[in-house]
Amino acid sequence: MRSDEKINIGTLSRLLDVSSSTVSRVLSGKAKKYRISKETEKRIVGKAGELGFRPNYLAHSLNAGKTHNIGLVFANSIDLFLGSIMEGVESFLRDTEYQMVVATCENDPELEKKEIERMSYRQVDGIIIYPSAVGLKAQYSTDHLKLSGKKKKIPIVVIGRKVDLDSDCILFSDYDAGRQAAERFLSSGMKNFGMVTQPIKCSAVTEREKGYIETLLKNGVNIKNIHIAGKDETPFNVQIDKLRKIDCLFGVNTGLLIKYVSGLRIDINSLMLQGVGREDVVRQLKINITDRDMPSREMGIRAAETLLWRMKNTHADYKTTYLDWP
Amino acid sequence: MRSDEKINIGTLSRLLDVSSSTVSRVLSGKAKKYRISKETEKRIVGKAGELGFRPNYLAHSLNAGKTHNIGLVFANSIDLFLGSIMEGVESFLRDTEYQMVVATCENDPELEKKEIERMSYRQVDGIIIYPSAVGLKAQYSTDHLKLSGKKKKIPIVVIGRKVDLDSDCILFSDYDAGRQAAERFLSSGMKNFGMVTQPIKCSAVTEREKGYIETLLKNGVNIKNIHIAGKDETPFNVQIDKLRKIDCLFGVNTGLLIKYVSGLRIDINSLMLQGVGREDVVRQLKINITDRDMPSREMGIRAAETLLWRMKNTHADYKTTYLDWP
DNA sequence: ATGAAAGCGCTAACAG
DNA sequence: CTGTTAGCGCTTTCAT
Repeated sequence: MRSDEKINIGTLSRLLDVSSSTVSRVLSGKAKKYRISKETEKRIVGKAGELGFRPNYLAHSLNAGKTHNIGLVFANSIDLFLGSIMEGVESFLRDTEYQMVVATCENDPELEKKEIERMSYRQVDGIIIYPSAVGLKAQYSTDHLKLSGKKKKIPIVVIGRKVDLDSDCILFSDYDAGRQAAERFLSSGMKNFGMVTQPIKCSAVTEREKGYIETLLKNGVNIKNIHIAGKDETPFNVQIDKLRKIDCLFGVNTGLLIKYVSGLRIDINSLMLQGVGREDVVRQLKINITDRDMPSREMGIRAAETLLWRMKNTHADYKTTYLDWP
Repeated sequence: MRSDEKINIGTLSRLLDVSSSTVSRVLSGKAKKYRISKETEKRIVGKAGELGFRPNYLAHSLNAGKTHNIGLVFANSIDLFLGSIMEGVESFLRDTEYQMVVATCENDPELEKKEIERMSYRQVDGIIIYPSAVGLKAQYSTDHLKLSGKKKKIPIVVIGRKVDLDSDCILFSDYDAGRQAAERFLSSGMKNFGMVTQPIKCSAVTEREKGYIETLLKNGVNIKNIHIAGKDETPFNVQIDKLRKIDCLFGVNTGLLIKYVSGLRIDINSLMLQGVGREDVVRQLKINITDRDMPSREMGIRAAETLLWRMKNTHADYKTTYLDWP
């Protein structure tokens, strides 16, 4: 035979003088099931190896009606946090037959929508999405996630941010992050509590705020002694002025915290600081920040696990998983 | 018709009483080419829209013999640097029909090999790879990149690190990064030059070293006044002792530089520092480091561009592109 | 234990 | 301008 000839199941069957069905059965590991003779099996496997046969995955997929592709959609561009979620997803998928298709969307809901639609068009078998966070005035619509129009809905797992959608969901225990910061400050005898946040609507942020504030109030702190910056869009110098009297500061994320601390231009070691995320950066800083790193790799793993589970259990109830801080 | 019936080109053709070829031609935008009547076209498009028809991409792919998937393989786990390469790739692919399949491999050549093989098995149309860096003693083999065994070789674009492989290649001007650091130190009148590096064999590192050292020597610096740490695997405290006499320090990457500077425990502002990469972190540090950030998004764009070009120009000569520092 | 044949859904060559 | 037919490569039912 000419060496440039494509080898497929048909080629093999002709060469070995067996039917293509038999070849298929052996090569897809169903020799037992169909009780193919050891002899035939050996000949087929041998020849396939010899010729370096690789099955055409597309044909397989078309036949199976699945792409074995899982979509991963990130609202933000990739930062370290999202990167480790991705790693988690990947490490879980490594032991499966699925591969990962990735898209990011510059925190633009429009782009997010387009990417989801493209993935749907490309027939991914499921989607893991970290949804966009929108500003205070905007409204995040989940219409594009509902994929309502057509036949088979694609299973979706939402991570990191709670959105208005019936789906499985993996979230951090964001409320607890705030609560724990508050408890730590309280037990250290702090009196004037600061918090820096962002003017966006997203559950991760609002839950952290809530956990912090509620815990303080519950412990008898007077609301006048809680100083909050960053909730609206007034300029930075206005925001920072709100923090003149604090002796401790909680940041809904560590990047933000660093920014504010730098802006304060005071002896930072006189402040007790607590942030969330980006532990790697914190370790390299000259500031003494206590930082709760997020179990983001874990989140990726759980998301992938949940998605594959959902694909097999189409009708099970939706479930939300909360991940504890390490 | 029952609403649960799958709609495909066949369904449409029956409903409209035209042949499936005609439907296919219209719906794949070839109405002009085949001079389909406006009338028929309108009926087909109308019905397709009405029923929310989406073509089966798998069937399309099988027929075309392409998956329209591009593989992106990262040696390291994702850090900011790799993330922005990924973004670049993605933003380029956004305007094409390709999508991006991603794998990372924990800097493990074995895993790297497996991932490449899996992608090959899954028939990606091309691969962009940022290869693993290996230690001084190890040997990085490119056998798995050659995919030598079989029929159609998959086009590969290598980025970031030069490896022993005939392929297109996108590299940073690493030599220049070292050269520029040296020139800056020289023009500032420095006398004792430090450099910190890593004990790995990878072109990015060795080229930066070379650019720095050669430029110093070429400008008459005595080799006794060049102090290098990190080239071998002796402990950190041994390495750091090599830097006692310096008045400026170049790090082949910024993370490394920070580590050494912290280790020196001297008045860091007495040192002139220059690193490479991670500009984002540097800005948040209390250290005054001059940092050359890498044009990594650009690298992603060029890599994707080159790969698609290669896929159309199978026989063109291989080309290596050097990206200048911003 | 194995083969024949139909089918997954789309496309392209050929025919008219 | 449109239809018929064959084919992409694999899987699976049905038959023997």
